[in-house]
Amino acid sequence: METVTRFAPSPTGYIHIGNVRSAIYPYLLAKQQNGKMILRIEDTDRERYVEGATELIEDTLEWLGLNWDEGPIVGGPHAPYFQSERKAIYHKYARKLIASGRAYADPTPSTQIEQYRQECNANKTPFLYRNYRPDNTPEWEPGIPLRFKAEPKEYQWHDEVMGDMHAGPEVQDDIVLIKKDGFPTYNFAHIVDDAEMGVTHVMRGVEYLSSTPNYLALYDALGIKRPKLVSLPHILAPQGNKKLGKRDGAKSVTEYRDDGVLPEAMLNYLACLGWNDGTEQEIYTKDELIKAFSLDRIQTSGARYDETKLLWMNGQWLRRIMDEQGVNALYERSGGFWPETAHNHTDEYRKQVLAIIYDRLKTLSDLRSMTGYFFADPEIDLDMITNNKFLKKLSESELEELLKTSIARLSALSHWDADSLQDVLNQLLQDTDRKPAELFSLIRLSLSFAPFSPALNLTMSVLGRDTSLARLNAVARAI
RNA sequence: GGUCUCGUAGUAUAGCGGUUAGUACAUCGGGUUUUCAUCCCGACAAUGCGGGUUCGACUCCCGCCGAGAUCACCA
Repeated sequence: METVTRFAPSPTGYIHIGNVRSAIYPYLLAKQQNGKMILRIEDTDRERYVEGATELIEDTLEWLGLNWDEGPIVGGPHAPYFQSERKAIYHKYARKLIASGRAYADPTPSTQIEQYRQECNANKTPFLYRNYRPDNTPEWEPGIPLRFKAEPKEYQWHDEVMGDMHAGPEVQDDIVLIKKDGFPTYNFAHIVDDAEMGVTHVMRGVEYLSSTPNYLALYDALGIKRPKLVSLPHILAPQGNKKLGKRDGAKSVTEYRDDGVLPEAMLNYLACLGWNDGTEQEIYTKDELIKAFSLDRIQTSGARYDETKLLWMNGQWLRRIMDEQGVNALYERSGGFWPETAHNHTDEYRKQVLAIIYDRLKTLSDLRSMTGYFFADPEIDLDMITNNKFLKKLSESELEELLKTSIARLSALSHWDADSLQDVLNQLLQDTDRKPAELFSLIRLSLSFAPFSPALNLTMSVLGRDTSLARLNAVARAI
């Protein structure tokens, strides 16, 4: 049987780090088994609906490369993929349950229900609505909620991650199937949809584990074969032991994109947070993940989100792309991340800058803060030179002389390329009898006035003869 | 409170009835002619507690403790 997985978010906002894994794992499993992943939008709660959230979700999945085989935009044989458009289907299933005596219309006012609930809380007993089941129930009609009629019993099932599970009758209840507004609850809608859409693996967060017996009861009452159940442990917030949510400042996935994180790194990090293949491999391409993925190696406990490791991994990916695909490939990714001043320069020049700076980047947005002096003359800040730990021992006249000697030598250079520049620098070191730390720091700072920069010969070769000499001269005059 | 789940270094994890308990991030130290970074080398650091079973337990069993989930006309 073909593997069919699904990602079924509610359009209530953006997808964040804490919940995107329930899209990643279904994708990996479906691709590995040549199956399909369905994207289904669970928009039955009209109060929490957020305009534009569906687009945000689609955008996020596309960026990560998690392409769905059926769903919004691409369509498919089980359309529509918005639950709000599938009311008739849920009602059809609801009538089946009414006909078999497993569902009843419940006219009890919500204030009354609330009172029952509070009684239970006061008595410290679990609230089970089936203990308050009304005696005479009316015909079901719009405006009256429809409830499942539980027939509590012992349930056993297997969870692909958590293992063999069991639950007693005490957790099964008369859950609401259809709300008074006519929309189904999640509890009912997802059962119907998964069955209609042929979903074979239901993957979702562990918070649904407790309600699984109710779902099992529903499958039985509807005569639906149980899909495989996969509970995904939570991703924990950096502080405390709570699952990572928007309240803990969980950033949206696309926010990382805008900060210059590569989708490869994001996918890699998230997939490996709470899952591993038993080897010591750390860096995985999407294809490698698809190949290596397995449900039974998903961790059973929650995993804490660690942004530092994500950024480390992003650095690894930045370098990997440069090493394997070359500067052009990385340059294509660097689109909106250059400083304003870079726009007056050619692609070719920016590529040269990228080629010597890339191994210093954690994210592409670091380009903004780290490359300014390649595109515009930096402001001369003599304090940076005189306070430098290697240069503060030298007097102003010594600094000036050292700089002038360097300028003279560099001016005489006929081929302004990295190798020749290195030769001149080495020669200069010998002739001036200065330590590398002194000579190089002076030139480096005079050219960049930046806290750090690439190797001196590379920086000068990219900057070019005219700019380099002009900057050195300007500093020599200023001292 | 009922029910369920989880518990290896700061973090993510490997492992297994017998290992010097492995790896990565982080941290600290060192190296690669300046800085920052990359890269390389090294250091620190863990089986929640208590009982069993066993020649031997991180591993199996029980209890405890700790943490989390759930008990909505939200998903």
